[in-house]
Amino acid sequence: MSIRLSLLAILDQGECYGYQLRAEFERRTGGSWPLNVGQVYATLDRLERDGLATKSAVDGNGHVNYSITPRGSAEVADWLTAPSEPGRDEFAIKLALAITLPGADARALIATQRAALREAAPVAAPAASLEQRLVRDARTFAAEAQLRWLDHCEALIAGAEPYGLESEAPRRGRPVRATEI
Amino acid sequence: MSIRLSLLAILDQGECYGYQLRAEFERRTGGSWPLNVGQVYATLDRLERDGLATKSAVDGNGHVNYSITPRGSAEVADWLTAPSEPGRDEFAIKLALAITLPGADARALIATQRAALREAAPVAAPAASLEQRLVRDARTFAAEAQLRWLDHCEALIAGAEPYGLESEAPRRGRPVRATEI
DNA sequence: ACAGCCATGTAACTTGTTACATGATTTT
DNA sequence: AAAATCATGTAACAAGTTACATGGCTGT
Repeated sequence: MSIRLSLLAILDQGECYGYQLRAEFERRTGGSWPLNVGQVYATLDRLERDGLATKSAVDGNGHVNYSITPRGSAEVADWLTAPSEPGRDEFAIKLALAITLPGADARALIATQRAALREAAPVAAPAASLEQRLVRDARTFAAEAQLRWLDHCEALIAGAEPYGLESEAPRRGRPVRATEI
Repeated sequence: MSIRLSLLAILDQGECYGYQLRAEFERRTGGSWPLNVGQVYATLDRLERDGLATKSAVDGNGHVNYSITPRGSAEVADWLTAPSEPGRDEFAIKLALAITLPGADARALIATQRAALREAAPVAAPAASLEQRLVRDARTFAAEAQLRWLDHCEALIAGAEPYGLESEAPRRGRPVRATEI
């Protein structure tokens, strides 16, 4: 749902050919989210089919350039205006499923994930542009949040924190311990 | 990439039929990540084709039950062991693209997204199980992180913070302002 | 000459989404 | 009796991945 509109948004800033579109996208996002070239051409086909872009010309270098249409610009404006839903956190699902699996060790999962996050953390390469900085920092903020959440999970699983929320009815008896789940 | 293995992980805890698999998945994840029934059946077909699950029996109620195979269990174990990559943050991409779009107002985008996050925040429903609590808290932590990142973006765009990292070469002249980008 | 990148695709496949068809059972 | 839910699917499509074919141009 988003590559289509991402590419269209780039087209909104001027005509492009396929290879250039991909380069532009990767430059702006700083290379996180690598884009397959083949998919760029497939997406351009669909954009043209749907009347959001047109094959404008083959320029002097033989490049097949695409331009955005007014309808395309409108779609981009809509997309930008609408808020974005949070993505699905695969690790959270994984942990939720692992907790009830007899063979799986939730604490080991947490430790592995924490190690992976710590290793990926030091993105030393300087950002060349404000866009790249924003995208990179988004990853950093998200990674830090997941690290905090991992701590939180460990505490919950170990029973160090009470299980329920304050808004919930108080639980009777001992707090739930991981080994009982 | 994960529905297949999520369902397989549930099968690893006992045989299930399609509808039940979906209910189980949604119960554990607390309903965030709604799952289409049709896809469950499509996934079961593929799991059987790939030798990771087998149509074990049609029980007394006429339900078509599936069981996991040893190879299926091994796949689940592998999946759980491997760390999970962070997902792509659509809003970050959107903002990065909007910054250079003449028609788009980055500050307005940020404001809209912040409002959407604040509105979605108070998930008052009590979690029925530890799994549900973990998944829900993951969303909460991620949302809080995005809110902090939004503040950070506003500051960066307004030029209130210096643009470069400390590790980068110092920039000459005035800090970059949003209107110049 | 040869290696490597630029550039445009095609093909095969997997995954995910939406919508619909069909019939049984349960609830109101 | 009607409506809702349970249950098993099918169809069509969008989106993502990998691999390959082809040709031009560039640098060594």
